[in-house]
Amino acid sequence: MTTTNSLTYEDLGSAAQRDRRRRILDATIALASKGGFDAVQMRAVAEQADVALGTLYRYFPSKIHLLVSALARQFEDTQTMVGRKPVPGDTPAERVIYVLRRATRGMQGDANLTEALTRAFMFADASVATEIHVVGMQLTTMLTRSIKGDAYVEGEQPSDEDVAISRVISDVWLSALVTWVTGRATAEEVAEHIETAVNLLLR
Amino acid sequence: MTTTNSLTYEDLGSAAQRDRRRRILDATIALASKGGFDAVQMRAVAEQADVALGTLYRYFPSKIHLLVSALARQFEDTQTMVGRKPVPGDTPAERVIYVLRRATRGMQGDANLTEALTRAFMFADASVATEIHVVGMQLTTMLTRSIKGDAYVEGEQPSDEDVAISRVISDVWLSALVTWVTGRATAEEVAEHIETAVNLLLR
DNA sequence: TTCAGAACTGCAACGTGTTTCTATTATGAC
DNA sequence: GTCATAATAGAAACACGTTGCAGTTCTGAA
Repeated sequence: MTTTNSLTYEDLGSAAQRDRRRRILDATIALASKGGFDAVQMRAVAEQADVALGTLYRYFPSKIHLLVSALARQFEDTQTMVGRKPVPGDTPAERVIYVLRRATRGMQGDANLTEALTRAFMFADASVATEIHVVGMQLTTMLTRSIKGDAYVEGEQPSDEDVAISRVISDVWLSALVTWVTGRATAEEVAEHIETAVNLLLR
Repeated sequence: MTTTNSLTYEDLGSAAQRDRRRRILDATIALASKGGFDAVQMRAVAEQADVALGTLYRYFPSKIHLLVSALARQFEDTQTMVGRKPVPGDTPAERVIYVLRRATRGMQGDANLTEALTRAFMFADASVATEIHVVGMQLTTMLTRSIKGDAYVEGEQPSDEDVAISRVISDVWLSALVTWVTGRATAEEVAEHIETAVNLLLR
């Protein structure tokens, strides 16, 4: 492992290090939440996390790595919070729409944070592939789980078609988020567009 | 109109100004084609276009505006080149796949340029809404035209469903482009994913 | 307990997008 | 042709992501 990835929770040996990592991500989220992408300035993150700038760069090799890692942690948190309950809804489409609606509402509740995380995700290049992949898997899992509903079994591989559909839905969701974040669509338009897409795909 | 938009061709009165604008966009494309997003440096563009840096910023208020405007011009050019011929294919899905395959291949033929334009498009914020909207319309027109095939009539409004489907396909195409541009998927994977999505949507 | 190596701090410096400012040149009304 | 105004050139300066480095502190093996 010599590529320049972000240091994950598991990479870190000591409690002090894990705490540093947590403080850095906390500061990142806080700054993003207050002022969006532009407000997440590396010097500011370092200061707020009580860490030297060089250390920040040792943990996260770029601003984009930092923000995508923050996104992954956010996802993880919400997953573990609601991951146990079965998804309500009688059809795959209903369940997927339910889940996306909830997720979208959550993100729209903090526009600045969403703007920061979304733009970082879309701007990420190949060097962030590892971190991106984590988020992609989280999304796919969330969606295939919703599609299957009660039939979902922990650990079982979803079908190719379900994965394909999930990826298309992810694409639509991300694009919708981007258009919302950039002020080119309202929250209602986003919700409507997503529902339309889901209904086209799951029929 | 006091918001800070890029100056469009129509905005410019004198031939000298239109020529400056053309030179700027030419330089942008040339630099992007040679070295991608990072190589499009504002000083370099100004120098290559034989224009002062301040003038460049008067025409395009940011690097993102500049690149998205370049994208719009590229689109326009290809549209006018192939816009007359009817799209081959017997079904909507076949026609859409044909068009996207051609477009994708075209973009993959100049990976650096595509990287520059795509990343600018995805990174654009609200201030670029006008320029983005132009590109979005171009895409929608291209796709609804393909869906309708021979039944397409110049000037006639496409149906709501066709527009909705086109937007979903646009989303998928853009996401696919992003994953390719950022080195997270190969050209074949992109082509496959797009075809899957189109076949799911147009059936 | 000691000590080598890793991790961290603090700070300076560089590159590039962006802003600002003054001097110069082009344009259009009269 | 003259003049007011806008547009442009040229260059300096600022902002922030990123890098590099000297000195200090922490950590874990012996």
